Order: sequence, then C-alpha cells, then structure tokens
Amino acid sequence: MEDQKHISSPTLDDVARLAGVASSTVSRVLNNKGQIGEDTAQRVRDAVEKLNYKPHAAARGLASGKVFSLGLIALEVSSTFFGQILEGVESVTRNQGYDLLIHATRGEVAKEAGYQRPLGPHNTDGLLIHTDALSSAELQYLSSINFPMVLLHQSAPESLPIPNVTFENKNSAFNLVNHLIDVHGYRRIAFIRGRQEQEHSTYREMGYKQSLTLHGIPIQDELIGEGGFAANETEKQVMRWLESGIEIDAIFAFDDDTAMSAIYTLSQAGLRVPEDIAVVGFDDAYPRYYLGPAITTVQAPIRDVGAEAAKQLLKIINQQDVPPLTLLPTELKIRRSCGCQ
Amino acid sequence: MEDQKHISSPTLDDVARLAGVASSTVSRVLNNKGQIGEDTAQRVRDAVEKLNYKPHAAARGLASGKVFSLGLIALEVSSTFFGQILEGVESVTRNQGYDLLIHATRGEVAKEAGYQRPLGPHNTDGLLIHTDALSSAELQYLSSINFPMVLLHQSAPESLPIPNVTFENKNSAFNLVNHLIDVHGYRRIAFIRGRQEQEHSTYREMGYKQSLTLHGIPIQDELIGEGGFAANETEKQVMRWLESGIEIDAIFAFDDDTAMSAIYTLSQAGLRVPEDIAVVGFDDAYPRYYLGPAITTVQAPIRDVGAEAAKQLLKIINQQDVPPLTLLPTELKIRRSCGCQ
DNA sequence: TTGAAAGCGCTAACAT
DNA sequence: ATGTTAGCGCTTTCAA
Repeated sequence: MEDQKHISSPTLDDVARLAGVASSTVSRVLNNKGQIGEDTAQRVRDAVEKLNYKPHAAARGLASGKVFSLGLIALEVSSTFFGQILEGVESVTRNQGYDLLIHATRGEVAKEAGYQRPLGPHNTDGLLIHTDALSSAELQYLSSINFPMVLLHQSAPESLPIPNVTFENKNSAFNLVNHLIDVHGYRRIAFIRGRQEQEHSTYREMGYKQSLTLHGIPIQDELIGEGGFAANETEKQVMRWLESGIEIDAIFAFDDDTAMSAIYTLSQAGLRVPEDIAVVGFDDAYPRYYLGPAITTVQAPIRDVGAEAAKQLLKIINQQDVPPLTLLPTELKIRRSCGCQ
Repeated sequence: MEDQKHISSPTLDDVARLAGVASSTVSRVLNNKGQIGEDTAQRVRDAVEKLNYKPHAAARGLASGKVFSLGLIALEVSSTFFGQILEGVESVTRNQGYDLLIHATRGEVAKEAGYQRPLGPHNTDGLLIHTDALSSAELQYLSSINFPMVLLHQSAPESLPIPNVTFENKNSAFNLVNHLIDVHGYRRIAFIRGRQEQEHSTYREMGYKQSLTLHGIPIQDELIGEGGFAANETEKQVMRWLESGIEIDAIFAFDDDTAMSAIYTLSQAGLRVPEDIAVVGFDDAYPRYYLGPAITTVQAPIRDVGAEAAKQLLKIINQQDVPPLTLLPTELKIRRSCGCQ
C-alpha cells in the first residue's frame, strides 16, 4: 500500500538505478568510504542532486547502529541561560551532521519505577545533561552500559566517569571579591547564594570565602544570605539586612539576576548603588536597556559551554579521550555598580 | 561483531523469549493493536519491565514509516521568546510520545542549490516552522509532497495551504491605543515599528492606525518610526523625535524590548515616563527587577502558541483537519507607564 | 488470539 | 573499484 501521509521520498535504490550503479556504491559515495572512481562518484552525485535525495535517517540508523543524533536534557528549557547553551550545542551538532533532540524533565526525576526514559540509547548516540536533569540512579544505569554522556555544570555523582564541562566559578569569584577589597577597600562584604544544589553557587561561595580569608577578613554567617529559592527571596534577605542595621559595604550576588533584584530592593529602600552599597553579580546577563547602574560582574561563556560539551560528546562517541573536567575561562567586567568609573 | 560503543540494549526478541511468545505478539501489546489475551499481555509487560526494554526508535521508524518525532525550525534559538515557544512545544510532543528535533537556520536560507535540508521527511513526521525560518521555495517543496507542517507567527506564502498559529496582534494593538486615547486623552501618539518582515509589527501597526482613524486622528508619517533593525535604532529614533521638537503624548512601541529602550532613552534625556511622555509596549516581557515604571502592555501567550502549534501538527499527521489560522487571545495589562495608577 | 515470515532503506561484510 | 548479499529491530500482512 502506498504511504498515505505524504508522497514517498526517493531511496538509495532510486539513486543507484539512475546512476547505473549498485546501491552499495551510492552508499560508499555518500559516506566517503573506500575507493570510488571519480566518474562513478560524479554520476552518483548528479543522481542524488537530481532526485533531491536525502538518506532516510531511521534506515541508516538501523543498519549502522548509529542514529547520528545527540540528546540534550535539562530541567527546563525556557530560560535565557538554556537558550544560549542550546545555541552552542546546536551549532556544533548541525555542523557535524548530527540531529539534536531536546527534552525537558521539569523535575519529574527518574527515581520511581515506570519512569520512561525519553532520550537514551534507543534514540540517540549520546546525551548532554544539564544540571540535575537526571537522577544519579539514571546516570549510574547509563554509565553502566557505557553510554556516551557529558554533564554540563554538574560534576558526576558517586565518582562515575562522566566528564563535566562548566566555566571557572571559584577563581572568578575569588578575583571579583579581591577587586572589591583591594581596589575599593570594602571589608564588610555580604554574599547572596543560590540554591544549594547548584554547584555554581557553591563554588562562587568558596571563591568569596577564599578571598576574605586571604585578606584576613573573618567570614561572618550573618553576611551570607539565601536568594535562590522563592522569587522574592533576595528582596526579603536584603530587607532583613537593612532592618537589622548591620554594616555592609558591598553585596556579592551569586548571579546577575539576584544582583538586579538586590539593586532593585536597595533603590526601593532609598539607597544608592554603588554610593551607599556596592553590588556585584555573576554571568553578565543584564539587559541593554537596564536602567540601574551598569553591573560589575563576571562574563561567563555560557554558549561556549554548550559547544564544548557537544564537541566532547562527539569525541567520546568516536572513542576519543576527553578530560574529566573542563573549566572554561571567564572575564571580569568592571563597571559601575562596584564603585568604579 | 559486538557493538563496541556501548553494551547492546534488549530487543523485541529478548522480550518475546522471556515472555514465551512471538515477537509480533510483543509488538501488538506495546502498540495496543489487535486482540491480546489478558494473561499474555501481562507476561509481556512483566518481561518488558524486567529487561528495562525500550523499542529502538530507528527500527520502529523504518518498519512503520513513522519516526515519531517532530522538528522545530527557527532562525535562532537563544532568545527568551524562542525558549517559551520551545517549552510549549516540548510539553505536548513529549506528552504524546514524540521526540522533538531542533534546528536553527541562522539566516542561511534554503535558496541556493546544495542546500542541505536538516529537518524534513527523512527524519521527522512533521515540521513546526517559526517566523521566516524557511524560504518560500522550501515551503513550497515540502507542501508539494504533502508533508505535515504548521507555521508559527507567519502566514503561508503564495497561499500554500499551511496553517498558521499566532496570537491576536491587530485587535490587541487596537485596544491598547484605544485606551491611550479614550482614558488618557492622548492624541499625538507615536508608533515604533519592528522589522518589516515581521508580521507582528505590521499587524500591530494596523491596529494602531485603525484606532487613530476611529477617533478621527490623522495618521502622521513623522510619528511612525523604525526601531527593529540595529540594536540602538530605537534610541536614535527617540532622540530624533526629541530633537525635532515634535509634540508627542505617548509612544506605542511594537514590543516591550523596544518600549524599554525608549524609556531608557527618554530617561537619559531627562524626561519622565509617564509624566512627560507615556510609553506602552507589547508582549509582557519585562523582567521582575525592572527599575523603570511598570509597563502597560499586552500579555501575549507565547508558550501557548508553541503548544497549540504542536497539537495541530499532530492532528495533521493523524489526518485530522485544522483551521488555516489560529489567533490566540491576549490580555491588556494596564500598568503605570501609560499614566494609570 | 497467536505465530511465521516478509520487508522497511540502509550499511557492511564478502566477493569479484 | 564495484556488485551481491545478509542483516539491523521492528511492524504488518497472512496463516493457523
């Protein structure tokens, strides 16, 4: 019976017939395998062009054992952050002739029985896994069958041998806080952290503490606040500090979103940034039309993390070695909110 | 030879053997086809569970002629706008057991020969095409082979029978400008348009003009400016108006990004919004920590457009009818930047 | 209700 | 350098 859905596409055999060769020859030409006569190759290419032929992905996948597609799994896919990663990943997958499959887990983690693995060995050649998108049990299973994977912004649980690509968090934070102390002479520096599970926040906090310690400034728990859970948690934290009357020279927010929230709260309370309190962030994510003071921050190569992770996954698929941990470099962006300029 | 890449997954035959039935029976159970004995079905399900079996997508695709995946093509994938659409699309594809393939064209449109169609009949069952991602020649070709497609925020070129899902632009803009005139008594209302190719902008401009005309206000070309090309074009346009000394009560920017740029420029020039000039936008996209006046705008169901388009594509794939044009409703968000409150 | 067998479009031995 | 052939793991007739 004819395919009812749409007019059927040409197959390898159609191309072979038109070029007057065997279908295996066409396959060789298309995949650059073995030695092919120049004239034959040309005839094949002409036939391919003429028929507008595209190899059927499923058939190719079935025969070769490779489906030429990568999967990207994340908790959620609508943030700018994810968009940039996606952009980086997509640029290399497409460039290498791979398809890209996306899945958002939305927190329904693979713990329970009956979990339907949406992306895995059955439909991809390897997986790119963004922060906490998969349970460690699931990672363990996939790792046990030796399935190619790369983790983005997350280190492998239980010392599984899964590479991790992220950017330099601790050192960048260290340098940023050094700037606050060395250049501006601030000593009472508060830190607003994100969600505990986010390694980002943890490493940035380590850099912060390291800098204080280096300068002989005691680490005070009252100066470390939470900002990552509820939408307005940062505002509440800043208000708490303000009302407590505790002395603060500067606030280091673990990301720019939080920094902007802090600036917003401060300005609502009638305080000026950076004149009264300096605020710095991380990510370099604030928008062009931002009405507040230009934010001193760390420019993170978000897009590049996606691209690099995809490259490494492709290497793993091709049996090449990759480093267990890749830390992409960042750049300090000194602007106005720290008190400079 | 054994698969070197990773330990091979269980197949239908493995399940059949364990359950003591034929593989075709397992297939029937998995796809709910035909009549199956309850006991047999149960044994099969147990075996599937026990082996952690997942059907191989490529094999299934090859045999059935359907690959159970949808493609989503866009010019670029890193904007918040796209992220929300993606979120909507992904929620329905996954829910319906379909995979989702993503591709960003980055403007390299399929005009020239040698164009490699990255997503199409060879690897998907249907395509979701975001604004201008595909050339009209490409659309024409795919349409000619009857390939299932849905357009997002774009009407089909050359009256091809491809459905279009978007939201109500013209009427929403009409209502928004009516508010400016009826409630605030503004009569000298400027409009900043986006790129000409964007239908969004065009329809919003139509709503704007319709409202002026209804109120007997002449449409003045000097009050219609460009904002959509270069990054700072809006700023330049607003400055031009300011320097020309032309009288303006309010500015309707075709989207919130542009509105924020306008507010930024106005405040740089020492003007207050809305006291000196009111500004309204479209999309409801401004961030929580925005420091300017809360923007009066139109809340657009961006995510829902993705979800609705995906649902319609699935219907088309299943031979059901869908309307040629779907306009999702919006909601007026009256806030401070128009002068209210 | 179930099994046997053909075949989807391709790749990869194995021939020649 | 090129052709022949045997599957890859499923779905789907066709028989029983």
